[in-house]
Amino acid sequence: MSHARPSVTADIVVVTVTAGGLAILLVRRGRAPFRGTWALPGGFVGIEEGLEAAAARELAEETGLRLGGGSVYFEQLATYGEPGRDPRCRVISVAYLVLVPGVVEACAGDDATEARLWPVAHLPELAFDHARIVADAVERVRAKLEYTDVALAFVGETFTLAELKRVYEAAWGRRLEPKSFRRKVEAAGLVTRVEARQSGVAHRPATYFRATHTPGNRVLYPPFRPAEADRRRPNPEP
Amino acid sequence: MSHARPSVTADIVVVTVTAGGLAILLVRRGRAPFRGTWALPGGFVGIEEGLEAAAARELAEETGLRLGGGSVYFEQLATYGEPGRDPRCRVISVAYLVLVPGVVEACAGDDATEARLWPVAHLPELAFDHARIVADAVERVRAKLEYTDVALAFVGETFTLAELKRVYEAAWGRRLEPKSFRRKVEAAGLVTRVEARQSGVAHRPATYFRATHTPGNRVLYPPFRPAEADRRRPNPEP
DNA sequence: TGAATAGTGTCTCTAAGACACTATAAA
DNA sequence: TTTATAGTGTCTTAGAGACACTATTCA
Repeated sequence: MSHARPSVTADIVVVTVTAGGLAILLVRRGRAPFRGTWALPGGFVGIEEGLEAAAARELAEETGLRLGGGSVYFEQLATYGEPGRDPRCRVISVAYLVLVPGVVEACAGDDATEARLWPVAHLPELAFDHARIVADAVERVRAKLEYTDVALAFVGETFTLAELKRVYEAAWGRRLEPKSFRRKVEAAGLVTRVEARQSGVAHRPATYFRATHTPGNRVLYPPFRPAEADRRRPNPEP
Repeated sequence: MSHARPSVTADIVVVTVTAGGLAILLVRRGRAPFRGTWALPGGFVGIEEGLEAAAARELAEETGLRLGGGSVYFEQLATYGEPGRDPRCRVISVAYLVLVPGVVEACAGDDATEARLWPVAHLPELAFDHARIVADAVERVRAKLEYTDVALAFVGETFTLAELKRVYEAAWGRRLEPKSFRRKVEAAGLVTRVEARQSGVAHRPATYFRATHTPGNRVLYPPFRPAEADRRRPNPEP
C-alpha cells in the first residue's frame, strides 16, 4: 500500500448549558495556521491510538478537561474531510460531541493560549471549517433533546425538575409548561426521587431527583415535542 | 508534519427494502485480506479526493451502482478507527449510508468477484468490523423512518400508499393500521396525488402519489410511533 | 404577612389505535 | 357474483397545552 495518506485529527465540541443558552468550549490557537483564532480543541491522532482516546487526550492537553469517570456523555459527531479545509495539507477530522453539566473549568494548555466557553448565539470567527462543525453539533444536541434523555447529561448528579426544565428552555429558547414537563418526565421514568430536599431558599423547597439511567442512550416514546407552531422560529429567547 | 499517518477508506452501506425486510448490498472480496469473504463495498480515499466522491467512485467500481442524478439518499453514517480493525495497518473507515428504492441491479467490478443483496436478518460472515457497521446502519435507518420522511427514499418516483406502508412494515417487522397511516402521511403533507391511477389489478385501483419534497431531510412532527408495547420486541415478522 | 418558586387539578384538543364499513376493479 | 385490495367513518384513548389553583419556605 504505497498511496499518499491524509493526516487525521480528532476535534471535540464540548457543549454545556448556561442561563443564556447552549455554550461551546473553544481554545485560541497558539500556532499557525490560524494562530490567534478561536478553534475547537483537537489534534492529530497517533498511529496506534484510538479515535476516542485521541479526542480525550487532546481535550485534556488543550483545555485541562478530563473525561474520566464515565459520567460524561460522549459520542461521535461526524467526519469532515473536504480537500482544502486545512491550508497545510489534506486533513480529515473526526469530530466528537461531549456534553457536560453546568460550568466547566477550563485552562489553556499545549498549543492553546486561552480556553473558554462561548455562547452559541455569539460565537467568534472560527478557524478551518469549525463553524460548520459547531453548527452540526448544536443541531444534533437540540434534536437529541427531543427524542432521547440526553438532557440529563447537562445537570449534576442530583437536580430539581426546574433545573432540568431550564436545560430544555435554554437549548430551545422557549418556555415549557411546568405541568406538562413533570407529567412527561415522571411518566417516562427518567428520574428518581432522592431523600434530600432543597433548603435555604425563600420559597417552597424543591424535590431533588437523580437520573434513573445513564443519560443519553434512552429513546423517548413519545418524544418531547415543542408545539409545531413554535418550531418554525428556531431560536427566540425565552 | 512528520508523524505517521493512517490510511483512510470510504465504505458504503447500500440499503433497500425487500418483501422480507431490509437488505444490504455486499461484495465478495477479490483479494487479501479476507479474500472470498463478504464485505461492504469501499476503498481508499485519494489524497485529493473528497470523502463522498471516494464513496461514490468505489461503489461504482465494485458494484456498478451509480449515485448520479441526485435522486438517491446519501448521508454519512459514522467513522470506524479502532487500531487493529484491519490486519494490514492502521485504517480509518468513513462509512456512508445510501438508500435506494426497490431492487438494485449490481454487478461485480474491480476487487470484487461478486455483488448481491443480502437480507439483514440473514447476513453472511463479514470482513473486518463490517458487521458492526451494518448493524449501525440498520439501526439508523429504523430510527430515521420514525422521525423523518426517509421512507420516501425507498419507493419509486410514483407509488401507492400501500407501497409506502410496506416500507415501514418491512423495516419494523410489524403491521400498521391503513387508516392511521393515510391520516398521518396526508396530514404531514409528505405526498402529493398524481393523475395516474393503478390499472390491471383485480381489485379497486390505488391512487398514485409522488413525494412532495426531496426525501430524508424533513423531520416529522409528531413522528411515526409504533405503539410502546410493540417496540419492546424489535423484529417480529409481520 | 408577602414574595417567590414548587407543584397539582382539570378541562380541552390533537392525533393514534381499532375496526366495521363502503368502493371498485378483474375473473 | 366472488375475491381482493383501496379507502372511509367514527368511537375510544393517550398525552400535550393551558391555566387557575394550592403548598411551603424565608424575610
